[in-house]
Amino acid sequence: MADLVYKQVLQSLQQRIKTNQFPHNRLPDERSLSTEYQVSRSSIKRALNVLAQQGVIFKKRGSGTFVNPLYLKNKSIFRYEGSNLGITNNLKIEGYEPQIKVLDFAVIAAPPEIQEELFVTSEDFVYQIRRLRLIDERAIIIETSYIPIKLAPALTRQIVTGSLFDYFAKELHHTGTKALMTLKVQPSVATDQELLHLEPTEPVGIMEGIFFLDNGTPFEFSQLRIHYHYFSYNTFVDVAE
Amino acid sequence: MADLVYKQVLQSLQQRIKTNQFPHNRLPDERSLSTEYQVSRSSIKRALNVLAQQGVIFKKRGSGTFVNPLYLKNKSIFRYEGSNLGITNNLKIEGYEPQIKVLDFAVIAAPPEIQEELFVTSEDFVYQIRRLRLIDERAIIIETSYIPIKLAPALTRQIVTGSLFDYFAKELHHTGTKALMTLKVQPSVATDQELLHLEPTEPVGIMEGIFFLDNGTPFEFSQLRIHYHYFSYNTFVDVAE
DNA sequence: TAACACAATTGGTACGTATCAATTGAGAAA
DNA sequence: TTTCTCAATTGATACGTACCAATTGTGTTA
Repeated sequence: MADLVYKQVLQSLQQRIKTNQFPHNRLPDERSLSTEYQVSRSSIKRALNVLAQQGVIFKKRGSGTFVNPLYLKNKSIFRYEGSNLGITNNLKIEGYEPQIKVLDFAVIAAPPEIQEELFVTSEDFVYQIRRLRLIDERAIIIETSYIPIKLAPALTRQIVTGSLFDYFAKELHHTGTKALMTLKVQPSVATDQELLHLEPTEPVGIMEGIFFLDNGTPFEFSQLRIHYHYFSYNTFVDVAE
Repeated sequence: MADLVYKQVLQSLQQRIKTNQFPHNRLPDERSLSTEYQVSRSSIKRALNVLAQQGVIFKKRGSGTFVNPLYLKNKSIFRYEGSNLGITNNLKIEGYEPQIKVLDFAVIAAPPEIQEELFVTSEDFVYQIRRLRLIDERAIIIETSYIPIKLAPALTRQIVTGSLFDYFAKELHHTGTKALMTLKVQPSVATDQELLHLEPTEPVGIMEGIFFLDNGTPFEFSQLRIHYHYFSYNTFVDVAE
């Protein structure tokens, strides 16, 4: 996991930055870091690049590398939901153990809207899974997922009560590490209002996406309708050139 | 701009992928590409990494590199709003020329909420700029921005009628290429409903962020309240481990 | 036929070198 | 003092090498 050289450097640097060990928020130059850590400059660069892409540091050619001062003040923002798949795991981080309530578990012919995304035809069957996710007894997400039968022939209502990611990882020796996602906003519909305890004036955030296995095959399409109190997505954007 | 070796390779590969020039959606192995393009394998890797991070290709050790089949089918999703700063430029892409209506232009003492973000104290003054953005005569965004006076002493109501990004680029020789952003959802308030022509049941998407100059100093905090029809954010997420 | 072992293929990591480009600062010149 | 010039500093790009690790396919063996 962390046996890679650049990751060790990365972690060390993260630690040093967090504990404010760099005078004037300025990091040593790359060549110095290289000799200090006894690793090649390339590895230093790789570690620094990760930090730069996260917005933790700024690099400026000819001048040096500096800690983003906002990072020190407001570290919380720098935990990106953006870099975390799997809703179950995501919610776990918050401290509360999430619950899942299965609303619906059926096998249907693949609906036209998702045939393209999941590479199935109208001949193919998919699981349609509707689940309600709760934290601390409060319902916060209505999740509707579609999974092609042929990718997981043994799925049961029982399994679906738990984390699908864990199931895929354990049983199918595949980890879903990638997803193509879209975030949107919509007024709540009757079902939302009922399940998520919303007023008609209160909206939901939509988070929908296609999840890929590590071999590139799309294996799940899912839409999350999220109570607007709990919808928040942070990201650091860099537009080079 | 595109004189960099890896960018030339990148563009070439993008073109070849888009026009479906790889049998079985499989790219040649890195070593072959290296000799084919007459560049080092490192440069090939760099180009491929960009594509992989965009979700355009999948790499699998021991097996090869493959085009994400969804990319070919549904290229539109792969235009990320996520990788585009500057709202004016962003909207321009859609084809319609955006208009800006200045609602409010004032200098005030820095509000407490943004003092931390912009590194100013209650002693400092900031511009408070409220603007309405329209496309094709339709109001779609209410924007509220704060900019420290000391960073742009010469700002006028006139300038504010245009793109602030362009102004900063031209006059201050600084380009804002980085931002720390948060996406949220809220019910519309009276002002939203009035300006954006929304019903009380219709929500707004919130997009707020801190924009940095290329030297790392935060120079603008701005909040966008977006008509929910026009709020959409696409992103490709990869969680390595 | 089926199961296994092994070699070839292919991407990943790491190191090191050479060179370029932006910035900074010191020292010379005005 | 101020301004200018130039060398030193510092990150960026590119190349090439060596070796590792996952996968695949082939050929052998049971």
